Amino acid sequence: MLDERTKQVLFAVIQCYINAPGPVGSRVVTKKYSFGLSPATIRNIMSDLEEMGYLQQPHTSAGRVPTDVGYRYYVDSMRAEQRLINKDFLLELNRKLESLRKDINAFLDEASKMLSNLSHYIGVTMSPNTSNTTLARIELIKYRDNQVAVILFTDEGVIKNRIISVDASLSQRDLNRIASYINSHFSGRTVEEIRKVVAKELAREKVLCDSLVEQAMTICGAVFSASPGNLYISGLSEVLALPDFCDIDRIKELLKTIEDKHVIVRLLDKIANAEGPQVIIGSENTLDEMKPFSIVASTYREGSRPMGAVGIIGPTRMNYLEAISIVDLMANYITEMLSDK
Amino acid sequence: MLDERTKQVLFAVIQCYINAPGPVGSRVVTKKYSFGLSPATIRNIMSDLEEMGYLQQPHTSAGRVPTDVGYRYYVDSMRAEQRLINKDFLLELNRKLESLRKDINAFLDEASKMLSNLSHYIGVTMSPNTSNTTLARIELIKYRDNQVAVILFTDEGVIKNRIISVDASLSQRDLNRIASYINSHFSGRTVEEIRKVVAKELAREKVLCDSLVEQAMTICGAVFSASPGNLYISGLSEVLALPDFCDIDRIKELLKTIEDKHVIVRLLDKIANAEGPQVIIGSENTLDEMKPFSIVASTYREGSRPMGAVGIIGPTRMNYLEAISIVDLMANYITEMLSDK
DNA sequence: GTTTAGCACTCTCGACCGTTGAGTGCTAAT
DNA sequence: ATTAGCACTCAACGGTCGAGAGTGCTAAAC
Repeated sequence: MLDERTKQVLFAVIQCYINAPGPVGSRVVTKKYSFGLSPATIRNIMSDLEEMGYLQQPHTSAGRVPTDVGYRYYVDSMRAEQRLINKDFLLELNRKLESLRKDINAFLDEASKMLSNLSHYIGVTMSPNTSNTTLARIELIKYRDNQVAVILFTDEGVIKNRIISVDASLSQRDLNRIASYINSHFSGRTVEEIRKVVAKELAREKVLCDSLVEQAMTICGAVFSASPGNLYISGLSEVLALPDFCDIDRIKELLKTIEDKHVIVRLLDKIANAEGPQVIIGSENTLDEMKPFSIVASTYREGSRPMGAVGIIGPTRMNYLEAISIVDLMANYITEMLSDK
Repeated sequence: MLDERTKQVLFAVIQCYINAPGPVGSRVVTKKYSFGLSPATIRNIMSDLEEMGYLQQPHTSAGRVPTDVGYRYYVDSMRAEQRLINKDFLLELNRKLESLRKDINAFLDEASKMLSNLSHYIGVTMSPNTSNTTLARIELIKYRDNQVAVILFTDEGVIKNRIISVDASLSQRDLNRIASYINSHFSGRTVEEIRKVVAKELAREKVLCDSLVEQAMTICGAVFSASPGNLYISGLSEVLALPDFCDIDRIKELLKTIEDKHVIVRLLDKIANAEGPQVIIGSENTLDEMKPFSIVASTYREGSRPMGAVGIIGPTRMNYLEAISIVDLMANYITEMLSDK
């Protein structure tokens, strides 16, 4: 719907702006990109683009700055076309993260740092949402008089442990029986499923014929609560080095938002079901606090089940192409890692 | 060594400055504190204090600002005297943290948030340094062919788990024997001790008479590596709201330092052996990056063994008295919690 | 001898220009 | 449809100026 030439001018402005913040004028566009047109013509085109909402002027007689709508158009046009597959990046990734494969939490922590290092924005990774993990095995170990350590092994290689209080009369043998009961019934099913079954079971007549089953259900009820994934955030200092954050109030806003991890978790949860990297640009954010920022995020999967998310948070003036490919690569890397475990 | 009256004036200036940043003049001192002296006299005293290095003038004909030396004198004088024991605070602490007692990591995360909420500075908590924790019990569980999940129970209620690779031929029975061997030999000793014994043992003749012992030692070697305590940091946004941080470069510096958690860990490790809350004021910091900031920190113990640290990081213009009592209270709370487990 | 009043002096801070330069919009010529 | 030319606009920069806060000094008062 946009003239090819007009499109090129729009992209030129956006690219200029991404490279260096500050309004971009008609002359620099003609200089940096050889359109074979004079500044005056470019001016006219830019004026059109402004009317259509893709660009805006901070004030009369200043250059143009892309709007969020402009970025959106840019991202959507470019997405399929260009994709910088960075071989070196993958190798680096492999080398650095190889040693951490066993511990997904340490891995994700490191991964968030890499995301931020590469992009120079904020890197975010979220560990698998427990409700989507599948139970491989459960172990119950008597810890103290009335305390039991519960060790959950999941297919994804995550281990969780919790200490719960139980009837002091339970012996380790009882616990073993309970564990094997749970294993035989629930192994291979997701936490979410288990939770539902248990809830139904517990809601039924309290007087379960078998006290073992009852004990098992109680334990499951205590253990299989959905807990949100852990969040790893890196690169705050990275982002502060950007000229976009010369304003102190923006930093405050950002930090306050980031510090409240629930917000980010919910945000990443939202994109969990989408395919491929998702891009949310500035005002497209539903959360007011995030409106000054853009997010590029993607989910990693185990099989077809979305497990967790990785993403990059930066200013709306973000290098979207780079960010998209970094996020995509990272998500795919983790997905593969999980599948050939 | 300081005249009582002079001392009072110094403290008055410091307190004024803590309440509101900006040079404090002689007139405001006479107004806020009734010394029964005229501004002129105060001026003379302040001039003396400047000469002695406790105060300084940002520029001629401006009010005075405390120097780090001044703060130090203030803190040392006040420390024993005044201590605001906040009953409400303790109750609140109890209520909020009661439910988290079982999981020390969640607890410490919450505790760091409370520290920052209460002080309006940055709250920091560090989980027990593993080398000081004592092993209560170890459990080995066969996980996959050549992988074993190692579950460490410590006296402090912390559980650690790791997955390590072992000889695939080991059966669960073998593992049980190895575990009980380790338990009988090492239970009750600190990770650090165990590490030393194991290292010695492994360094000896490779051909250990008993292959079980050898396996046990190998596993111990892999598991009992010292890992630094986890660090929980909260309240960055809190600190940005302070007028002290109007300067963007300071924020950047601070964030960069904080983000590199090793620095903070080392810092807290240093105070591990001191008694009571430690105060490091601005330029007293050995690390250049931390020189613009002050730290109030204390260790919590189990018995007499220092386990981890809690602290507050803020500007040199910090409410030291409040910070000290908050940190002290928190450290004591955790110490008690650990002892009556 | 100590304290105080008075006064001149210093320095920062914000307001208020005029200037500069980048960039536009318009118009008339190509 | 494009371009050259020109008048116009506006932020940014730098300098000046006055107000205000606070000091240091001196001489008088206690």
